Amino acid sequence: MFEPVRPVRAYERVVEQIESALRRGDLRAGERLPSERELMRQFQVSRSTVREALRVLESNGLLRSRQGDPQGAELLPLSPDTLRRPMDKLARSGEISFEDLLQFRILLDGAASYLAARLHDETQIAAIRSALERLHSTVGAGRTAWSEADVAFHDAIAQATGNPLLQICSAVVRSVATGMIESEIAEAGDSAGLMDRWVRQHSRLFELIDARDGVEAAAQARRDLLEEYGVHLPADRRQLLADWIGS
Amino acid sequence: MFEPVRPVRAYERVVEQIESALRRGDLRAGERLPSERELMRQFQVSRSTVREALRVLESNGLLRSRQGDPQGAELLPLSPDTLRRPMDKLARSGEISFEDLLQFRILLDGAASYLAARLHDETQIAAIRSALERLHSTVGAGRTAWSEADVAFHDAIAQATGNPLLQICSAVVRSVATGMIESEIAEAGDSAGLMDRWVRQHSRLFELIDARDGVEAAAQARRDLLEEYGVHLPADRRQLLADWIGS
DNA sequence: ATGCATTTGTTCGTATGTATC
DNA sequence: AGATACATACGAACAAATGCA
Repeated sequence: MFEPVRPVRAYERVVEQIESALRRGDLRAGERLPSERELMRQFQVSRSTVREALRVLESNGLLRSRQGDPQGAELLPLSPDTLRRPMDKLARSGEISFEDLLQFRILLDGAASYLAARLHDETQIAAIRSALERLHSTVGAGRTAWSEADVAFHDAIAQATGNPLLQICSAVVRSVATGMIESEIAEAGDSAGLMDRWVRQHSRLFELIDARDGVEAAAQARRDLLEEYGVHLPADRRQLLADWIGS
Repeated sequence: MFEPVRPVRAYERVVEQIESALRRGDLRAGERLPSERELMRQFQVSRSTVREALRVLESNGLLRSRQGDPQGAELLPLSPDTLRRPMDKLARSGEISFEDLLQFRILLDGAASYLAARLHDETQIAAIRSALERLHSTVGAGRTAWSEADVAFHDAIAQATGNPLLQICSAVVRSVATGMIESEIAEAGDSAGLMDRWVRQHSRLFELIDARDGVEAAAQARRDLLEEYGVHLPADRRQLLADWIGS
């Protein structure tokens, strides 16, 4: 009959009011918040309380404040990118193994390839194509440049699905997974051969997406991932994933 | 050659240190942080700075602090809530559509059903079975009880995949998606018939998982989701998802 | 049940570095 | 270059809550 009550702290009410003003549209992205001193007058709280509220809002990606800025804190657009940080923390939390990540990535990239093949429009396929060409041109141009181009290629595919959730999760899982094996890769001597194989596989994937063959695109993406990263797994776990994607 | 620098605020460095101690395992869930005064001694910063750091960590779900608690702030286990809160906000603001969520959920639950079918052990299949039985018994026992039993059923399946990332993402997406249509469902009159159909579908899914038929289990899970929730989508979007899972 | 020491919640005043005009 | 308003950070103080003797 009665609800449990939780002590509500002053800074929380400040956060609430600003958040709801943002939701209602009273405040919009790009606009500026009043200065901290003005906020303490309006909310009738101390400076510290205002600052705690601003810190929380800032860490949640809703605004950005700079020292000395006479215009006050800037309200940021609410974007799916706010999911990136918590997702990243989750994936790096240590309870997630490399196998978990690889499994999840195979799942996501397979689906992304399918959806991209089925749904892409001219702009999106052009973006994928140009990312692929950049990937081509960076073979042998150093690890970081090549790695960036690879990220851009997969991002372009994820973009073409039109699903922001898929896009974010895919990007996070990819970055965490590659980060986990980065050290090994750096030591792998014959990186030119590796890159060459990667580019061939990606070209094939692009053709399938371009041809709108979703089923084959998904299969190709999954096979490539397992082939490239499966070597980091024990044999039995690799076999399990192979069975999975073969079905 | 040089990297751009960003002013790093004192509280951020405090947050970083506590977060990394948590990642490394130097601090674990359930343990207590030193008091604020002790923290200001260790970090050599003022109390305000310590407090801003604690507020940020608290809003990210990593700890909880109560006024007057002599034991200090309590470190919390990482929970799906850290993802659910921001995703919930995005869904409510319209940045993520219901279709995005449904698509993602079909993706996750399909894969979870496949993996659960292939990988489950005795304990896990028993957990799924008992969750199903509880679901049976709660038909007509009120919405909240039934809803909880449904969550438990899907969680048990996700658990059986052995992939914590899949488990958490699945739980989050499920919770946000059902939250979005909760209001509509509450108004749907004939809930007994709905529940009955749900239970039949879930029973079939359980049988397929129990029989280790991963391919059919995945197909069943996807079909059921689309059938139940597809009504909330426009016809053309529903057709797209139908094509997808039919492939 | 009462009081006490400790801790967090909140406020205020001050000094300092910074951005903008 | 100087003035102004701003955010950053510190430290002291008081109120309220907690746990324990």
